[in-house]
Amino acid sequence: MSLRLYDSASGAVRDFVPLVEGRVGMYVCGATPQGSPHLGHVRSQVAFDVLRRWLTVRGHEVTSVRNVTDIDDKILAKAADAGVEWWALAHRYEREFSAAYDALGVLPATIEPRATGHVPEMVELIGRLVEAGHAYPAADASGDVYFDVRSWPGYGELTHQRLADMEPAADADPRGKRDPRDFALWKGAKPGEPATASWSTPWGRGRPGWHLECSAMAGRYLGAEFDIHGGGLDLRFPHHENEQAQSRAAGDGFARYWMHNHFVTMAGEKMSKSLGNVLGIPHLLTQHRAVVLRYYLVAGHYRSHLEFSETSLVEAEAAYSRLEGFLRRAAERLGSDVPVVDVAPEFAAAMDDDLATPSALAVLHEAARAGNQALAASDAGALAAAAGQVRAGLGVLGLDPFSEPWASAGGSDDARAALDVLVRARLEDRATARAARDFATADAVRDSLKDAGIVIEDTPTGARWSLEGEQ
RNA sequence: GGUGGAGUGGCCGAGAGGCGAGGCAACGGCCUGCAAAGCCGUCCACACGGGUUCGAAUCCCGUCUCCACCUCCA
Repeated sequence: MSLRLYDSASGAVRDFVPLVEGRVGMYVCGATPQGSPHLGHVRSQVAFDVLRRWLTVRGHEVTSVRNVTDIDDKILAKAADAGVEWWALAHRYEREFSAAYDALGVLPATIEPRATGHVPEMVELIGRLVEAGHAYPAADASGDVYFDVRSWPGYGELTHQRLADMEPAADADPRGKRDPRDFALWKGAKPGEPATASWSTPWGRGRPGWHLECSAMAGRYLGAEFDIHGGGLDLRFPHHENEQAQSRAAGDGFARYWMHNHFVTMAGEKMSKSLGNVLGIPHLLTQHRAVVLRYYLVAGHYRSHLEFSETSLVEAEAAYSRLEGFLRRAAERLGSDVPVVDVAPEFAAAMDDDLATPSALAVLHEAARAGNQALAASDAGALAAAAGQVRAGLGVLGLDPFSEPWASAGGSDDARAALDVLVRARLEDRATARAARDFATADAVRDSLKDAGIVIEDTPTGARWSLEGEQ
């Protein structure tokens, strides 16, 4: 079976066939750094990170691009309100986004281009559009350059809308537009705006419109046509529709598959700044392990909305700990690293089916059960096989406890080794007490370790310890 | 108004006329000095109302609810 992906443009699951055999170019919309990242932002990146890992396992060489839209109206407005430079504000939040992605184990993209660094590419693209008759400078000398939606018959294709049915924007500023639905490719500099926020172009000084940077940067790094374009569901219109329109009108093939992740919801509603129901990543990380947060995000299908609740996170903790605990016990019993093997066929089938991560996780839990039975039966061969499969599967999902960034999550190796010496001394005291059937003393040792956040389990081969919050 | 999507047991989630999908959680049992971990078992759901059928979560008719987008949005 080969990989099948749901393509939002066609509204169907399609066999995935890359443009060039063995290579995949994917572009995922990243942040507009005008505020702190929340769980929804991270969900999107985690979803496409899983796709990228799976494509890689499937033998594709993936070039991934994630943009940073480091200039836009909101950044300018917020910076002005805060009395700081817009570029300082954008960079501050860009770093917060990067930190959040890193924390959740999202692999760095091949390149993370910034809009402000690609003005020449944008100017070139606008030039092509103007020349082709699909863009025009505003009639009112504002310096804006608009995309002429009526000149492009494919406008609306991505979201299956007819131009005539689109609601004209209530706040659209029709000044120099031929049609209120025309969108700005370029925004002329306005009096009062910082000089650093404009660039010189054949149409006057100004700054990028919102959609242009993605087309320009995708073209630069992935070529005129590329395989996958991803992003949040809310970006389909207008952002992605406009990206596609401007690129195709300029003669580029652009994205061949469009993928959109659904939202994290709270009380049924999308998490968003304007609703004020956001869960910031820094805050969440003070309450939960990052790997558990990632497990929670991956446990739901990327095209379903995920209803957030504390209970769900507690359950995610339990579910992940079960897999993690199995792997740690397996590694201890095997006395070596858990071998990395190929993922199970059932796991692969689930992933191939439009990234059915819930089914894939079910396969891993079943393998863990078989592995636990092997552990009890001291069947090293079966144990190694099961553990290897679980580890491989978790790796695809970015949840392998033995791989970065999770491998070192329990502290440095040196600190751990030191702690191990101390805990083992206590465990020997406990073993002595238990041998003498002095359970009061034995339990006191266990309780005191528990108070320190160290959990004791007795096994046939002696007691083992772990830090609370990991198995 | 337009476009798209969804409603399955506490949660996630398959299935698209007929063998009680599966996973997690929860609960019970076993194991344990007691725990923990683990294993075993239990938990007969498909938004609602009609209809078709020997048989409907699945087909037909009707209804309801929810969500997203329609130029701020992951």
